[in-house]
Amino acid sequence: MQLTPLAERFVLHFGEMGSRWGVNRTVGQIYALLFISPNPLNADEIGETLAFSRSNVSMGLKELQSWRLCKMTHQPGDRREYFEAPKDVWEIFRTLAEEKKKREIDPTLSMLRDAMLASPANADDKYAQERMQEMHELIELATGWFNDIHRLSPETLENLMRLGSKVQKVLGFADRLRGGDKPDKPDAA
Amino acid sequence: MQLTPLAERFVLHFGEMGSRWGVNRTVGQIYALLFISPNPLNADEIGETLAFSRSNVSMGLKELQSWRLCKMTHQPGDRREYFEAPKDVWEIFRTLAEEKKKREIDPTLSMLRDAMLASPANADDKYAQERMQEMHELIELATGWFNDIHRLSPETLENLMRLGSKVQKVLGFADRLRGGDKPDKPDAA
DNA sequence: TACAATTTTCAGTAATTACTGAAAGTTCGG
DNA sequence: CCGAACTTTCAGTAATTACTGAAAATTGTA
Repeated sequence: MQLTPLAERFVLHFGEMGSRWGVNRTVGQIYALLFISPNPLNADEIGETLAFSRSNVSMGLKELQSWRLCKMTHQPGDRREYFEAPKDVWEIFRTLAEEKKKREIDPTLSMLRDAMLASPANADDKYAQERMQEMHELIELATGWFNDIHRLSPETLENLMRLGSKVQKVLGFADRLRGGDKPDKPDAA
Repeated sequence: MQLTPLAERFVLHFGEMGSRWGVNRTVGQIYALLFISPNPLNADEIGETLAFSRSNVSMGLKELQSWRLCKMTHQPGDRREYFEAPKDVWEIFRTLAEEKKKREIDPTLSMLRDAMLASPANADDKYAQERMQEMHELIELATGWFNDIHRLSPETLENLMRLGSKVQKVLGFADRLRGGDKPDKPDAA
């Protein structure tokens, strides 16, 4: 299977960006190919199209599956495994966020929790623990929030996003509804 | 400068996570050290503490500065450059998001814009372009939104985050406030 | 301006990560 | 349950990335 110039451009870009995104070239290119492919592809087709060895394709597909970025299917009367990328971009977005969090944030949260419990050896350790707590609180807040909103329907999420910074007004309003304690000053540049 | 076990744990963790975060071990460790350091450090202190060569420290600091994750200062009567990490975790959060976007998303946005303008060679290209457009729209929406809200004050942002999924209710309410007309007029930006 | 202190660059090397081909493992139709 | 079709594993190698030490460049000061 020969790529058109357009498809090739897309695929090569994903290959190059892969390393910045935390996957290798193979994984990036395979994902790109699956993303724009109208139908599922088997490993041989992928390998032939991208000029990768069969084993490399196998490993790449495994990694994509571990990211939940591709799923295996079967074609009637064909023993080979076929692969396709999820179609819904909102779903992809959520998956990516979840998997990134799992790999890039959760281990740190866990380390921070441990470290904050340790007894400080001196004043610098005390200070370090304060800093860690700040970091921990922010991450908890941000990821907890994400966890909340990523469960919202794509439509609700889209509305929220389209609202943009106007959310501030709505927020002040919500605040008043909650019993009108702090009037949540609308500041910021 | 000898690290306490607590500090060492923190520093080593950042070194290991570094590669997942897109920086090398040196950069991860230097940042961790600066983050928990009560005062600015010079390059020699950093190199001695972490057992890195002077040149490695120099390169690491340059990279951290390019991420805006550390800034240079001077001590009165000392020619050497001192470095410290920004203290405000909300500011760090925003910086990180901006810099990640610049490196990991913007190039793809640009590629997508180009590719969508190209004339499709066949039906598969047409399909590919549709998929690219979906991807492009989602990224634009998500990053545009981020761009909006990251300008909100930390307090407002914190309120939004604490609101969590309850935002849905507020959102429905906002919708009614706007007069119940079609919800998709560009309120943002 | 000259010089000592400091930082940066860079070529060489070490360490890590990516990729391949061959062999082993698995699966399913006959 | 045999054997062909297919997939995975893995040891070896290639490619990339990280790190070092020496030399060059820069900077502040006497």
